[in-house]
Amino acid sequence: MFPSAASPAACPTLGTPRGARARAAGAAAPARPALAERIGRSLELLQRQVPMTRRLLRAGDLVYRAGDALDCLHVIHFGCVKTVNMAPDGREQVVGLHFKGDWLGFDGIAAGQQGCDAVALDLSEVWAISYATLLKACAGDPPLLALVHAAMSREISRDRESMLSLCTLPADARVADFLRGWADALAERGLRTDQITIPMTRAEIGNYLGMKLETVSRALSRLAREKLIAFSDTGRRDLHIPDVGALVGFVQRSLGGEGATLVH
Amino acid sequence: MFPSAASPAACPTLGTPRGARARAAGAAAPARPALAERIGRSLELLQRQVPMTRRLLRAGDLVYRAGDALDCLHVIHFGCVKTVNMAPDGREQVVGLHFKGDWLGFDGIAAGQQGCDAVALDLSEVWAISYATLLKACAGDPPLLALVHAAMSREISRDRESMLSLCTLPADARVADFLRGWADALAERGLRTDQITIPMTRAEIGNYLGMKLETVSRALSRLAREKLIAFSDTGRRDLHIPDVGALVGFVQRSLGGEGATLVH
DNA sequence: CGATGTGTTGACCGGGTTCAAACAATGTGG
DNA sequence: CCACATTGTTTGAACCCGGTCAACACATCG
Repeated sequence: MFPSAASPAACPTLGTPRGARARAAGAAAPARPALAERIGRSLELLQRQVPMTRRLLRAGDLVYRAGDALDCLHVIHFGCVKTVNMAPDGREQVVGLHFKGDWLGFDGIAAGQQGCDAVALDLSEVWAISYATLLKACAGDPPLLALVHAAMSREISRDRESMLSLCTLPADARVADFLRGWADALAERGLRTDQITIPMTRAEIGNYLGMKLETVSRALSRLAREKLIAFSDTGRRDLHIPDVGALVGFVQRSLGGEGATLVH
Repeated sequence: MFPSAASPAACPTLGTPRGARARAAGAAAPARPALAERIGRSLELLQRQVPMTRRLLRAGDLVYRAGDALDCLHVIHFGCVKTVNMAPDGREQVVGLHFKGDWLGFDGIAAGQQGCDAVALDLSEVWAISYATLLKACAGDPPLLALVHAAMSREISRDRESMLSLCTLPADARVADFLRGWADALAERGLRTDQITIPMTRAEIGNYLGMKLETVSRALSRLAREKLIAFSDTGRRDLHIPDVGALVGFVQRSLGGEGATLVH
């Protein structure tokens, strides 16, 4: 159950690398070699330019905890990590899902301490990078700095996509959009999107999407009934997505023709 | 109606600088001179180190449009700007509110083009800063780089606070939390928080908070009925907030004692 | 085996949306 | 100046989506 010999950047359980099989799977989303290469090259550049320590984590392990001093940023080499924000009164909110090539800890830079818990959802490897060292390395290395800024920028963009989905989509469509987003994340990384595993409970998904676990369950059942997804016989967390594009169509349809425009 | 002679960093209509009057206003939130100074000093540093062009905007003016090439980042010198995200299908979502000292455009760095529309909500001045020039300036100036990173980091933190509020609070509490957030933003900038003006329609507020304009209106009416806010006689957008802390209490109370914890 | 954690489904209820009406604020042109 | 249109706000009444509560199925694990 270790990454060991196989293709070092492929997550063992989240997905398998695209290959002949993926191409045979009919309507699977097209591969995005450009993006996948970007992530791979970024990781290589990073590995060459800045010292780091690798950490292997199993599902449930903490990468860091909110309040920890921000000595290090982390980059995911493979696997899947959630970030959980907490209010002083105890409310918890899954605010982000992060995959290979994503950075963790940007939100803590300003305060000098981590703003969220980061928890591995699956067997994952992260690279811990001293922030101070990273800054020094960036000073004399514009491409490296650009890489870091691009990662922060994407983080902001993704958060805003989440807000858009949270505020404008009804529950079923939100779940469909969540699956589409997950599949897109895998596609960007060169993994197959027709057969995916969501290593989260219904409660976690619901928390992330702003709904209750029963609603998530019902939404998934409905999507399955409409043949947009199918449950694998191996477990309720393994999904078959025959056509990612159809999920987008479902979202559109559930908006009833009109995306509410703010300005006339 | 120009900023002209008066205290150059005070927004003419959003709020008035704290002074003897603010202190006399009973339970108004305590001033935060440290934070206010940080923002002021950041703007000074920026002004010294990098060239910029000033732009004065009136309510409704566009700072930039989604899709514009990302030549410049913008920093708000005074005023108030909203950022609006749009889905391909036409859904629009107000994803951020920005005040003096905040940056605009971070979300566009990765793609090389703006990801949102940015629209002034009130008379505002922004400084346009060439991103390429900024990067060069940062290379030899660690404090400047730290300043930029801190701004990006706070942006991410704020987005996550929004998600927390969107996902965990009922409508009334969300409106209360919105007002608290607005008052906090003013307090951080050394402005009075007992008398505030929200230069947005109910529809805009509702869009930002993920609810309908009628719900916003009802929530405000209820908050007024409970004496947590009072409408000024000058208009429905001018609010008197006798005690910002009471808004926090209202949020807590509306959670019914328990902030739903995800882990046992 | 029972115990525990997870997922599904049904019945009911309530908060928020929808639809509608009325009012307020502002501006426009005669 | 007033009649009128336009935009924004408030409030009511009915409806419905999603939450709540509950029962049950199905794993895994001691």
